[in-house]
Amino acid sequence: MAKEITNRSEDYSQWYNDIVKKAGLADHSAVRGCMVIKPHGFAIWENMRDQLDRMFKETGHVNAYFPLFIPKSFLSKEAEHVEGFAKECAVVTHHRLMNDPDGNGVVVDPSARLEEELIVRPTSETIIWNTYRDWINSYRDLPLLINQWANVVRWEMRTRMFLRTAEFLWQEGHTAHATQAEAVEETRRILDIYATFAEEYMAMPVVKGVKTVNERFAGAEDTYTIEALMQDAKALQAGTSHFLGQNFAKAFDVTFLDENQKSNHVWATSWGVSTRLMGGLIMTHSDDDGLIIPPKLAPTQVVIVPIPKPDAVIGEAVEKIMKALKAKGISVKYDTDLKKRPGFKFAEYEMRGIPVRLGIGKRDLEKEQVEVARRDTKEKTSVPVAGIADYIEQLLSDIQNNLFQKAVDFRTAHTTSVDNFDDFKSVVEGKGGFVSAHWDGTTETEVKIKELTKATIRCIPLDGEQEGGTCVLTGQPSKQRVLFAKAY
RNA sequence: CGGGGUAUAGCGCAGUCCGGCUAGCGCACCUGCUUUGGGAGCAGGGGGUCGCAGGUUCGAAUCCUGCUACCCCGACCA
Repeated sequence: MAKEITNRSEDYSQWYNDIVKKAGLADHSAVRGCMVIKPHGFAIWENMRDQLDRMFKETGHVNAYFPLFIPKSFLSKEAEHVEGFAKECAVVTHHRLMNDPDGNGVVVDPSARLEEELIVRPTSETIIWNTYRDWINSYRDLPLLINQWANVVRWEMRTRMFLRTAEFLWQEGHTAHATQAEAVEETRRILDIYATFAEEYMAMPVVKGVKTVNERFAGAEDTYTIEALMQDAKALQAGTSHFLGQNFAKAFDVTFLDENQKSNHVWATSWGVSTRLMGGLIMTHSDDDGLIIPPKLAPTQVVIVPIPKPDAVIGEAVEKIMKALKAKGISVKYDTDLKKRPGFKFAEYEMRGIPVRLGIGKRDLEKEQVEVARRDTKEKTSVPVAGIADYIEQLLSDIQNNLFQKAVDFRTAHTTSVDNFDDFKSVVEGKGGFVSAHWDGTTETEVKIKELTKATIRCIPLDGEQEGGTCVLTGQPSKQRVLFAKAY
């Protein structure tokens, strides 16, 4: 964890941006609110993507791809949906440029105006459901379990690298089911996949829960979420899975004939996680020396640095070690760059978050050892070359577990139960984190609390105890505590 | 959309208040030598329409006017 995380968000923003830059993950781009994801950052994202993709496929989902552009008329077919996204849409109005008559570069050709404007997708429900109408006729066509990996654009007023960019990469799953029960089950299945992925791969503990009406996805009947806690004690909505009921089926007239030859609207879900997860990864595990990548997601798990520089003897020893590591499926890189000195490489790989570094020089070879440095604790030990692969395999697993445990401990230390509004306010404004409190279940109270404290209800935890109490603001009865926090 | 800030070499900055030598520094880059177990040292070298457009002036990075872009804070949101 970073040495000095303060509650002042501008300090933390600065710290966060430095990490993103130092670790070589991304840069601000020439386009407002957009970013360039650099090779190292993208390699981590690819690992996340591949793992999620595997998990989707294991549960029967397949990938497809739908257009980037959505006819304006599609977006307005589901009333709540359009209301939720209208304010942040990029709109294509023309299809041609021309030379500026005044000779100053190019201008939009006014004669090339589109008859119907196209919206750059902020999410693909509409165009997908417009397509599903043709794909679904019979109960035999169901369930339809489709995912797409895509980019989407939401013209946010304020952006932050990875956490909220105007354009971002994500996966969006869109499924159709014959019954409500099946759709709800699917929504929960995906939520479980997200939670498993976050905890087991990203080493980022999450709380599974349901969103309040107020925080629900535009057009959904229920929104499930995984909520994580960052090192500045703010919450991050890391993934959502929506039960859409029959809203989109009705809006796009998607029906099927059931076994009894009765026509029904299908039941829908949609769910997504985005490059925002990268932000979560960074804010969960980085320290002042840069990023720490959980081993299961590291593009390179082990880097070998020859000291002071590569030579035949070191090369021979390294080759054996690499062979042994690769045999165990551990990704390893031997850095033979002559232009950089060992100290430079050490610093560089630390910033980039490579979990394990091996140093090999004459001193080590004489004792048939290598120097093993782990990124998470910065510990260095000398380990015999014999059996090194087993040692590293265990070490990677230890690092993965240690990162998760540290994050769990942090979250535990920053989750506070409160029973009155004075305590509520002082926790939210002081140490921050999750605040577990009773709430009377009304939107009015939720909004009022947000106005008073900037804390929002992150979710109603799924595994929350059924425990009676009274609302922290109004004193009205409540059946269960909910989680409040300031959020990204 | 409101508040604050920034714009000078690839990156990070100084210089601007109070106009004046050839626009400077660190990192990076190029050449050479020496180095190499935690971001090497020395010597030499290359690289700039000072965000854009006007204006004031003998003279503008510096003063004035307008514009643009980006960053941070808020509101909005994954």
